[in-house]
Amino acid sequence: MVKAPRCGPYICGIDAALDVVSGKWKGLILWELDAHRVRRFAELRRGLPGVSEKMLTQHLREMEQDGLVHRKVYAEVPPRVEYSLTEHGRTLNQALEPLGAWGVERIRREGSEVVDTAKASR
Amino acid sequence: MVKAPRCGPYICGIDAALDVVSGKWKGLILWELDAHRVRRFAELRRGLPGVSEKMLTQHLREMEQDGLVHRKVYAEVPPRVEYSLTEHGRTLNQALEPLGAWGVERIRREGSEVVDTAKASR
DNA sequence: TGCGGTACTTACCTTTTTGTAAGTGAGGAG
DNA sequence: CTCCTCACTTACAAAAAGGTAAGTACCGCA
Repeated sequence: MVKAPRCGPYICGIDAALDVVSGKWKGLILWELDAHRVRRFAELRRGLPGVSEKMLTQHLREMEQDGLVHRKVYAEVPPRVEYSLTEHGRTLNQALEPLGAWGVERIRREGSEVVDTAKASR
Repeated sequence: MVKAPRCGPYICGIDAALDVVSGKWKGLILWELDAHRVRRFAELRRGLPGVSEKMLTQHLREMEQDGLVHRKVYAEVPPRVEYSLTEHGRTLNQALEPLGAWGVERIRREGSEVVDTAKASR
């Protein structure tokens, strides 16, 4: 049975937005693609500490379905696939900025552990 | 074994923020409390279509631990408990506003189903 | 010949999250 | 006397999400 794309029904906008970002690595994928504009599969993999290949493909496929990510395949050997953000992906990222700032504040408040300090500033 | 509170380690701010909002009803609870300032348990229950008592208590307890929600118990019979947002809860809500707006746009774009039109405008 | 890199897919298992249904104990309405 | 309300708690079941390990097919390097 094919997994239905994230399509509600929703109770409010937050609902609809959280539906596309919830997923262990989606926020990070969004961010990596925003920072580098274009990334290959293996580059993303190296950029997300601890992600498995399965989850990365799964998330990328869902984000593609949701119109956040663009996937370009080059007919080469060895294979080459480039991922980048679509316009919707970029605006989502902008909408996430205040939330990210709130999260940074929360980390500071709670003294939570952080994996990668370079990234935690956002 | 006691469930650890949401405390990372986090990779970035988005991570830390999503950690406290992810949960099927948390966004809605935040919103209900923001709109009404103070709500009793049964009022929240009626405000969230389809929530079970168990999930509502669970989410409220977690949000209390996370410092988003304040819980005031009156020593009366029948029991009376009032929930309201803390300062952190209010700032989180503000940080979620752009995301909500993005979600509303997405709903419009996709023509997704909506449960309650009065709420979907936010 | 054997290994590493490319970008996946598949099967299987574990963990986490959510749902269902029932029980609690006192008070008030009919 | 029975049912409803309040604000929960508990046990159990189902569903969803995530993790592990292996396989694919072809290339280049040594």
